[in-house]
Amino acid sequence: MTNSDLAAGKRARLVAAACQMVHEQGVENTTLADIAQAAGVPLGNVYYYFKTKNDIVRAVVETHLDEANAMLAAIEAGHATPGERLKAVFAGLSEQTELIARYGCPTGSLCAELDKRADGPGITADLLRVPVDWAAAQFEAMGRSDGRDLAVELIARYQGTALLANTFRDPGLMEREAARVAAWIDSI
Amino acid sequence: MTNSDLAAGKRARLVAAACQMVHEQGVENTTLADIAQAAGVPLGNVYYYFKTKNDIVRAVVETHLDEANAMLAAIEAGHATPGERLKAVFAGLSEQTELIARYGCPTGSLCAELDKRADGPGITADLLRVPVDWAAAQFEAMGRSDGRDLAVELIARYQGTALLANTFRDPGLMEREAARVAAWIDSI
DNA sequence: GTCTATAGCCAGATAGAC
DNA sequence: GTCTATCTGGCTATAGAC
Repeated sequence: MTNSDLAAGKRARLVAAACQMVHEQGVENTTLADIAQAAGVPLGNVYYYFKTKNDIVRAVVETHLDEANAMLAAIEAGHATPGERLKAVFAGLSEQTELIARYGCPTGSLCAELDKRADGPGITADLLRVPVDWAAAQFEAMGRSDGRDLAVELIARYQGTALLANTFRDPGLMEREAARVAAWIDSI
Repeated sequence: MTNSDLAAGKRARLVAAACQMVHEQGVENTTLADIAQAAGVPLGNVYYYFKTKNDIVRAVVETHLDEANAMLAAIEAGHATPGERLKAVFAGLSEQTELIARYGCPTGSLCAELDKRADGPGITADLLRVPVDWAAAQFEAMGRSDGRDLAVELIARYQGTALLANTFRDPGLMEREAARVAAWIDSI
């Protein structure tokens, strides 16, 4: 293992810790000391890997983006029909109901927080554009000319349900909505 | 005008300023100095009306709650059938599309931010429970035994669409979804 | 009740030894 | 590349004159 491997490992640990802390506490309430401690890295060393706190936040956003793309690719590989794929994506997003009920959707709550800032859209828009575009393509493959509207409806329904489940601290709400969405997709 | 009237006026100005600043910047990024300046009140004087910043946040939440109740009461008075009322509530919530596209739904983004904190649910749950309960009652009045599920779907759809419209900075997205929801309600 | 000045704290960022 | 010590600024909250 080379030095750059070690460096990459530390950087990766910092980003992973940042993802978790930001999900649990939000961007503003998460300090660099929090992230450094969670990653087992001394505070001062953080600045060797990231110039500013904002750089870490950008890395978190990009990590979520990569994970979203990976998840959609895996679903596309594992399911043959567009309907199965759409049900799989909602089920996959809704998977960790306890975590969503406690801290909200990781990407949704991140978008909500960063959207207050002037540079929000440039950073976060892709986080929601990627699943919406993907779902639109699936609906269109089912022969629907209003695929984009249906995609917006699907993702909005997931994000809204995650907010309700989080605010009510009710994981069952997310589960029930996942079942109802599956029935809706089957009816299309 | 008595002294307590003046005091109430000042307090009301502070709360109104806090509502706006919190909507635009979020809770964490809004300082007491921001609120005081927007209300035209010296910083030190804020503490005569509110012991802590958290007390102001609580006042903001209660203001939103009062406004939600007032809005629902007005809709109930102005529309005869449950279907008309449900369409009116979604239309009312979606009204200021430009503001939503820039800063998100005032109550939704507030819930998302406060939900990260341990005391979140106790404070914000009513903000979403009130419209959900109200919508459930309307759907049940239409003879639907699954009124609660439909109410969750309706509010989730609004909140999720607001998040998408905000992230994409696209007011038109909110407008289009309002029309689609109206059609959906008509079909029930 | 009102307002100025400031205390106290904490977070982001940096300097510089190793 | 790593880490300790520290600087700097801004924010909540308070003290105390008026």
